[in-house]
Formats: sequence, structure tokens, C-alpha cells
Amino acid sequence: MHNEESQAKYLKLKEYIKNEILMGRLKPGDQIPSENALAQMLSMSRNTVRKAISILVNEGYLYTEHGRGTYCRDRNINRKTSRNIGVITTYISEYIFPKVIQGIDSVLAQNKYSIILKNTGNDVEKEAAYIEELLDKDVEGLIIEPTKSALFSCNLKYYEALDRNNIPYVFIHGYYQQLENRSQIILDDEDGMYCAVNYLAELGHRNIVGIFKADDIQGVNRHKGYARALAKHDIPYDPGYVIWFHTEDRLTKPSYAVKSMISAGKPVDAISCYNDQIAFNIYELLRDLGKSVPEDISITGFDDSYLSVNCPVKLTTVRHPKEELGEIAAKVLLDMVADNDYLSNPVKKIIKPELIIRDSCAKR
Amino acid sequence: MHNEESQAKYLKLKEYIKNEILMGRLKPGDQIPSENALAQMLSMSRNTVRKAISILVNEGYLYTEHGRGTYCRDRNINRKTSRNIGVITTYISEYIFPKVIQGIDSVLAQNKYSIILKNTGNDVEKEAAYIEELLDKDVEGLIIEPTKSALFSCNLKYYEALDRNNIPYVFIHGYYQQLENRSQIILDDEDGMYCAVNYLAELGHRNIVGIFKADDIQGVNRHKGYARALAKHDIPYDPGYVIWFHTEDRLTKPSYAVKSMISAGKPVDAISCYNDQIAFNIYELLRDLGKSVPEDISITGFDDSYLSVNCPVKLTTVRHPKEELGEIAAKVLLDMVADNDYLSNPVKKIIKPELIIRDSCAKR
DNA sequence: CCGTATTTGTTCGTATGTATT
DNA sequence: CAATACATACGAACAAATACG
Repeated sequence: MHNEESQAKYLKLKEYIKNEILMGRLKPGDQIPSENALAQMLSMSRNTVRKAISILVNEGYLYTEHGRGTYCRDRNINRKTSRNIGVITTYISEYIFPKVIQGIDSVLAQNKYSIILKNTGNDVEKEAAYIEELLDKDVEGLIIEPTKSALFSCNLKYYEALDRNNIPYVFIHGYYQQLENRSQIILDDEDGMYCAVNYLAELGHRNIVGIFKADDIQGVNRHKGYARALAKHDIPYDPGYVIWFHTEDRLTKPSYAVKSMISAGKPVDAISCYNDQIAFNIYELLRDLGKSVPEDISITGFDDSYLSVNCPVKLTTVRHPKEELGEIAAKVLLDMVADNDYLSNPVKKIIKPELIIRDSCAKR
Repeated sequence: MHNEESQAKYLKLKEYIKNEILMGRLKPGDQIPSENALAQMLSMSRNTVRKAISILVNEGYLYTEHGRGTYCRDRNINRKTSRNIGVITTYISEYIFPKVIQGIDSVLAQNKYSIILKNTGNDVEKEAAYIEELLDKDVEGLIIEPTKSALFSCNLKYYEALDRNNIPYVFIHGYYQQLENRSQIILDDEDGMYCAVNYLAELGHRNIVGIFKADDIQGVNRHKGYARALAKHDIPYDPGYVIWFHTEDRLTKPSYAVKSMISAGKPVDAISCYNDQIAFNIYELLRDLGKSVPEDISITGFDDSYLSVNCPVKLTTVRHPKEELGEIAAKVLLDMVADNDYLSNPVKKIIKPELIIRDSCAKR
């Protein structure tokens, strides 16, 4: 077999039909074209068509009636009792993930549900593949941390498939603009960063660098808070003080950009960072450059993670209610599972963060 | 079709083979004649033979191997194809858990398996409940971090149920003595602690405190390594220098015990800790007591976690191959899933740890 | 009720691809 | 490398169930 996709013809047809069903273009009870018609349309032999169909019959997507035709089966029957909830995260890291999943697990375990864990590594295609996989596994609901949520989601059709199959889902941390009217448990990222930058400005700092993640909505919103706080204090917004990084260059870009600024002699009073990881890296960079925190430069983190207390100079940061967020998401989802009309009642919780003042900021 | 039984040829062959298996004339592992051979013998086309075989493959009576042949499957219990693997951990914490699960996930995702995650909070009854739950959910295998593995397991019957149901499982980090001949991927805890204490002794320390967890087998084994290293250096074993703690008092007991020793004026040269978390706590205690590390007292950790590098004085510790361990466990489990006779071939991997020398130990 | 067209079900033959031994 | 075994694919014929005029 030497097809472009190096995939068997019958498998391609199988996937095609399966997709039509998942995407709702084929609804339960709908008749598919006859074997002969398909064979002619797709210029393959009837035998090959039959092979594809027989697999889908075996998997429960189709059923055949002798002399009548082949039809799409209603697969929603056993869905409601699996007592499994899918959790799709972007990263399984030491950072805030463990506490969030702890919160989710505590609520789900109490209600005798299990977590099916998937992580995308912030890869949009994996997100699509995993939603499809979980559709197959009959989960009763999903908790999803969106992948690259600042970008337009190309996986919209998969979310629509979830809607059609009556599988509720809750977004955490971020959401897609196209799916704004879905349930979501998020932090008020704008307000959080506003608090941090406002605090820096009140301490007398004027040249405040902002470091933000460009590819998720949290980064975009935190940047908004940064700009708003500057405006309040009549500090002109200078794009030269704003550093944007992406998932792919997260380990190099922020440090490199700050280093360039400082060695170019640009005045820097303070640096407000996208999160504690960045702040920790910036702290180490400044130390290596011979600058002391907070005497020479103040820095703020975000998330109130273990890093903010483990850092030699404890970081002033913005509280992220990690476990609580997981708990709320799980509770909201279970309510949606019980509610037949959940699509009309999306739940949006925007958690107000608070500033945690520690040792990494000083008066100017 | 006008056969005597008015039955399709392929159905007859199917029933015939199925009967041979049920009557025990075809035993698990036996090879059936090749498709061509059967076609010739029974004077039917190879296609018809294939149809019969494909049904039996689907029903789980046979399996085919490309290029080799078609074999009889061990079918005393219906081996499902849920493509789910249960993972039972003791804690979902920031500590080493995320990296271990990352390793597990990377291998399972590659093989299109999903993780069903359960955490016991080190509660033996929850362990039992979750094994039972996962039996219900048709997982194909389990990766289990044993709960309180130093104690005699009262959940033996649940593990026996797994055996009876042909659901393979792999222990990680520890194991139960009663289930010693099951697959297990563990660290050589004794050797690891031996290296650490040996290193301390070679630096000239004699009064070496050891802090160990009493309720898991890792603690017991690490204690053995501690004792062996002392013996090698002719340092008498003094129970007064050994601190045992349990899951429940892990946050208070070690610090309290060390504090008591020091305020009682007992000479302490070095402290070798059960893990980096304990070492980190002890570091903070010593700092608060005005002792400096490593000048006044040397300390060692265990696990090479983020804590050992985030600690203001970077900890000398023992390397724990967190991701690798997860990967190995997942690979071994998948091999067992494919092996009908996995119970006779337990895989035991004991990973040799190595000492990571950083800044928390000094010559006496 | 009959006949015809359509649709799925069964069977055969043939050819070629690919993995294993 | 050759032989063997399973995998994919095409084409053809006929059987059996159904739909419809």
C-alpha cells in the first residue's frame, strides 16, 4: 500500500464516515448511501466499502438491514453511566497543575467519578485527537484547559460534536472567543495583573517591564491589566517595555529580552512577569547580572506557586486559587451532567485574585 | 444458500473452530492452519475462511499475527479493549508525582492508551475501593504505587481478584512483601541511602541523624542503607539518632525531633533525610535555629526534586529517575497486557540511583 | 399478488503488498 | 533470498430481503 497517508483505503472510508457521524452530518437513523453507490462515488470496489462498513457496525456506529440499507445508530445510550470525566490539560508539570487536579479529583472522587487524564503539550492537533478519543470512551463530561486559547480555535467542530452528543464541558484558565457562551471557570487575569502593576506604580516605579505569553488568552488579558494600571498612573505605554513570548520560546525569550534591555542601558525599575516561573528565571538572571532584588529592581510573579516561596527572595505575586478552581470546575460540571438543558445555562465564574505581598518589591 | 443446515459456509467454519476451542482441542497459543490451508482442506475460498476468522478475532477467540499465523487466544476471561490503564498513586502533589505521570503518559499516549487516575491519599481503604472500581471499568492494566507498603497489605484479596480477571499490574516505588513476585519498578532505596550516608561519613561526620518514613517500604529500605553505611565506617548504630515518622505526622515530627535533639545539646554533624521535602524543612529549621548549612551541619535529601535546586543552599541528594521510571513502568505493563502468561513472567527492575553532590554537605 | 429494481449477504477468483521465518 | 502467512484490493456472480408500482 502506497497511499499518500500510507493508510488503507477502507480505513480512510471508515474514518470519513465516523467523522461524519461525530460531526453530526449523519444523525441517528439517517441512511448512508448504498454500498454500490459508495463504491462508484469513491471509485473503490464494493468489497472495500463493505469492509469499512463492517468495522463501523462492529464498533456500534452503524447498523445494516438486509434489503433496506445501512443506517446510523444512536450511540448515546450507555453514555450516561460511565462515571468517567475527561480532563484535558496543556501540561503535566510541577507548576500549578498538581493542585488544580487535586481539587478536581477531590470533588469527583466524592461523587464516585473517575478522571481520564489527557495532556496536549499545548498542541492543537492533540487537543482534537483527544476530544475525539474521549467521545469514543463515553465520558459524561469534560474539563478542558484550552490549548493556545489566544488563537482562533481550529477545533470548533469538535466542540460542536460534544454539544450534539450532549457531553457537557467546562473550560478552566481560559476559553476560546468563539465559545464564549460556554461554561468557564477562570481567573480575572486582567484584574490580577492590574493589582500587581498598580502596586509597583504606587511604590514609585515608572519604568515597568511587562512580560506576557502571546498564545493564550490569559497572557492577553494580563497584558490588558498591565496597560490599564499604567494608564491610571499616567505612565505612557511604551511597547519597548513589553516582552511577548510563545510556548515554544518560553525558556529563552524572556530572559534574553530583559538581558538585552539592561545591557543596552535602558532604565528598568521593575518587571511584572506573566507567572512565577518567568519571575523565578528573571530573578536568577538579575542575580547573575549583579542586580539585587528588590533593591535595584522589583519583580512580581503570578499564581502564588511554590516557586514564589522557594525563591531566595520570596516573590510578591498574585494568588491563584488552584485547588479551589479545580473544585469549582468539577462541581459545575457535575451540575451540568445532571441538567438536561445545560447548554442554555452556561456557568461563568470569574475568580477575583488578590495580591500577595512578599519580599521582591521595594519603594523606589 | 441451500445448505443442509441452511447456514452460511463461513458461519459453519466459525462455529467449528469456536467449538474446537471451547472443547479444549485448541488450546491457548495453538496455531490454527493457515488461511490457504483451510481453504484447500475445506474446499472454500480463502476469502470465506478469512471472514470466519475475522469474526472469531473480533469476538476474542483468535488473534492473528501478520506474517506468522493465526493463534488461539486465552479466553477464560473476556479481555476487553477499553484501551484504558488505571494509575493509582498515593498523592497528587507537586513533588515527584508530575514527572512520574508525565513518563507514564508519554508512553501510553503513544500507544493510544488513556490514563484513569486515582489517588488514595495513602489510605488503604481507598486503595481497595479504587481497585474494585477499576475492575468495573474494564481497565486493561494497572500501575500502582502501593499505599503504606511497609505494612502487611490487607488488600491482598483485591490483588488476587485482579489476577483472576487477568488484569496485569505493575508496582512502582514500592511493593508488598506478600506480593513480591509481581512486576515492580523500584529504586534501589537501600543503595541510594547507603551512598548518601557513606558520602557523609567520608567527609568525616560521625554523628549522623537519619530520618525515615515508617509506613512505606522505601523508608524501611533507606534505613537499611543508612545502617549499612554506618557499619562500614565503624560508626555505632545509635537508635537515638534515628527518627521515624508516619504519613500522618510527616509535617511536624521530623522538625520537632531534630529541634529537640539540638536544644538538648546532642552533637549533630549531619542529617540524612528520607527525601528532599524533609530536607527542605530541616534546612529551614536549622536556619531558624541559627545553624548554617553546610558549615555547622551537613544535610542530604533524596529524589533530586525541584526542591533540591530551589533550596537556598542547593541540596546534595540522590537521583530519582522520575520520568524514566514512569516510562519503564508503562512499557512493562503494556508488554504484560500483550502477554497471556504475564503472571509467570514478573518483571522486576531495580534502578540504581546515583548521588548528586551539590552544596549542602561540607567536610567536618 | 406479481414482477422488478434496489440493497445487503455470501462466495469465488485473482493479484499484489508486507511482515516473518 | 525464498518461502510462507496475513493484509489489502478489485471484479464478478448469485442469494435473500425489501420497497414499490
